[in-house]
Amino acid sequence: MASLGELERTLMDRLWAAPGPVSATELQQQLADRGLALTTVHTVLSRLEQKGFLVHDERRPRRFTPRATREAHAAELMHEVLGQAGDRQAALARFVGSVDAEDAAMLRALLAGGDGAGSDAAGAR
Amino acid sequence: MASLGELERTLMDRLWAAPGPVSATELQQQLADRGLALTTVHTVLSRLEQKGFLVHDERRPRRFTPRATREAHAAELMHEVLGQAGDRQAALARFVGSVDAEDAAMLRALLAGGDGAGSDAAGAR
DNA sequence: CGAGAAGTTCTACGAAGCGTAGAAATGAGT
DNA sequence: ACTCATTTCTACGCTTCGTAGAACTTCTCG
Repeated sequence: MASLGELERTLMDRLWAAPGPVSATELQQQLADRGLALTTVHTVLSRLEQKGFLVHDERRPRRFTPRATREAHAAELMHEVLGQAGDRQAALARFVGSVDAEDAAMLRALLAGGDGAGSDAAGAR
Repeated sequence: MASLGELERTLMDRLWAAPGPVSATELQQQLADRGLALTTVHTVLSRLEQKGFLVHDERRPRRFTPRATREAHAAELMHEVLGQAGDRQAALARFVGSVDAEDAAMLRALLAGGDGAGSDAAGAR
């Protein structure tokens, strides 16, 4: 499951939080408090790209974009974890059994809408 | 999140698969194909214990037991992952949106019997 | 009880991943 | 062509993990 390191995760968070592609320089500035060298940012970005978390455009000041949204990524990981559990039903039971009321409501709503089409069940709180 | 290494995971799998506590020697024998030294098994077991995945009894041929079931562990990880997603609802939507029909049915059933609230609508077979 | 066997802990080392960054190469604008 | 921003290459130290020898502890049998 290619887990992320601390800096890697930080960069991904920034990229996920951004509304669009971001350059290495911008990231370096956003993380100015860590005093990272620009090359450090570059190195980590290319590692993230190698791992398939990012893509970059071809223009010169390279700009990076996450492959998936943060939420899609989380959902993917959740599936991965679920897949490793021997008994899916038991694992799901555990999972559902420990979500708070709010999350349970969301799940019910999401499942009620069923497969069909659209999807985009707004919240209910 | 303390991720597990390859051997660590293998040992946990054996322990989870076992009906009760297991000794280092038994584990070594179960993994005879890997030709591991007994001390290697011991080392990894103590690391797993330090990480909080195992406990052992006090009797002499130490016997190890997982702290949580495999499924509980999976559910825990799922929560952890969900917690890292910025938008829980979106993440859950993604997650639910990509489970197969069988899992969806399970989820519906599990949610029906949920907490003390309304409930009903069981059905779903 | 004492010696040998079985089991456990201590210590260590090599490989890999990650944070970190300097040096070298490349591209763009004047 | 020259300079400067950008990108890629290379590397090093630290930590984790797989691996195991050495040393120490606890049984067990005679």
